[in-house]
Amino acid sequence: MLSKDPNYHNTFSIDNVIFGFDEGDLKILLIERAEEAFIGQMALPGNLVLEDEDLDHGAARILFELTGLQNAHLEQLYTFGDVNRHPLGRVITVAYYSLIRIKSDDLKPRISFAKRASWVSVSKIPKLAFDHNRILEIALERLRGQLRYRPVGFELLPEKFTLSQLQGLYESILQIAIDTRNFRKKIIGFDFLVELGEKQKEVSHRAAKLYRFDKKRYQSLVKLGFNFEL
Amino acid sequence: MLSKDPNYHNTFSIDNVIFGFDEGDLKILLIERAEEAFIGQMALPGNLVLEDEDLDHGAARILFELTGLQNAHLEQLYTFGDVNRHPLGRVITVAYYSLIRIKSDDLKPRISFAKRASWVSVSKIPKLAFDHNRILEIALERLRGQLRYRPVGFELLPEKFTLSQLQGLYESILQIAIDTRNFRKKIIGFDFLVELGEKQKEVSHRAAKLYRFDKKRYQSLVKLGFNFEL
DNA sequence: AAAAAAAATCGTCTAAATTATACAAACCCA
DNA sequence: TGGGTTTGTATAATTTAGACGATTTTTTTT
Repeated sequence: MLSKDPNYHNTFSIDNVIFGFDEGDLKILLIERAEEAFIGQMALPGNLVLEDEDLDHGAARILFELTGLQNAHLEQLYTFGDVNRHPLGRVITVAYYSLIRIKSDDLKPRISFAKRASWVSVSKIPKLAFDHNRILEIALERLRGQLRYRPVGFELLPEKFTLSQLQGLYESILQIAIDTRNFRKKIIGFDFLVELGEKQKEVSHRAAKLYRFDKKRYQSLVKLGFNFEL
Repeated sequence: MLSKDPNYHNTFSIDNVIFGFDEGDLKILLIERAEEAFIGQMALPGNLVLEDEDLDHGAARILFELTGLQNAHLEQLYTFGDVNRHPLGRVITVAYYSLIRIKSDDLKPRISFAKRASWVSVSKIPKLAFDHNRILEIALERLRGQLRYRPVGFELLPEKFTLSQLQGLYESILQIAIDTRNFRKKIIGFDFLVELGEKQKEVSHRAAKLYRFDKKRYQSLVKLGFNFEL
């Protein structure tokens, strides 16, 4: 075995782009920075990677420490390494992203480190620290791409949802109009939604049926050659 | 302005996955390592990133230094940062990938650093240094994905090509069989290929028409809402 | 020189997917 | 009770994608 070379240091960070969907509107999770640089400014929840942790692990740890969120399915997005992106030195950051269900009872995520974490509508993002606006842009592109070709929308909705809610999510995120009848025909035709036999309550119009996404069913369809699209 | 913090070091590397297509066969560019670790073993052309260069720039520089290749369109692929991926320390590597035209007259790329660079068929890849086999796997996935949804195949073919060559490329890389008549109908229907009025020469059967890919035409079609697929 | 072989090329037919039309059912509210 | 809104079903018209038949051009074989 070779001996370690002391010149091999590391200064990598991870920044998480966490998407949620609430009130018909796409949101991301931001914190207020409590340390230099960009102190007091809004930023993606991120921090340095520890020397003895893998990147995926670091992403989960950092997200938990800064927001209290656990069990998010984090996926690597892109790595940003421009020389001057960090005012304190050369820091390469690996961006991760995730889609989560905003539950009404924890709409305000738990906080730590005296930083506040909050959901901000993507249409109202302020100027962020570092190159975080650009990171968010790339994440949005990725989300829109995935939405068309993979059933990721369900990760943003509650377990039980109506077809209208699903359609609204697509229309809102992709900024398009979709024909309701054809949308429902297509989605139901995919045959991976389970009708729950329940209906909405407390809505001021005809109550819609509730469905849930059957992930196992979807995966077995994929094995048979099924290809999700829009 | 904030002063630099001396604790912010960096040890990042870049590894390039360079695809070429020749003799009906997908190939990648490998070097033989002349330094520790994994000395003498085959590896992707990669090296450490300099402190004062951006990642994209580093990818181009490293590729040039190790293989003599210039002007390749390099795109970021994925970042690999497992704690033990490098035996000399914690080194995070950002993988880039590129598709290039193998020209018959420089089939053997120029070399430097006493390392040999050579094209290796992806079906005959040996055990590589570090986690480079895994990096190649991810790159192959990406290439196959792109091939279906973007006109990237043309970057691997000569400027002038026949429809059969194009079809052969798809069949070889995606490992599928395609109906010739439907394939040519579809591709020609896209309306971004230019018939050159020339024909193949020195082939032992009916000579096929030569085409070239009209990139500008393609881009203007995209602006009009066109969506390439297979 | 004719026959066979290998590609290249053109065209048709059908099934599936998309888009558009019509209307009925459920529920709220005034 | 009746108008308004949204959910939901059925089906017709149109476009598109895929399966398949047949012909032309050129080289190789006999």
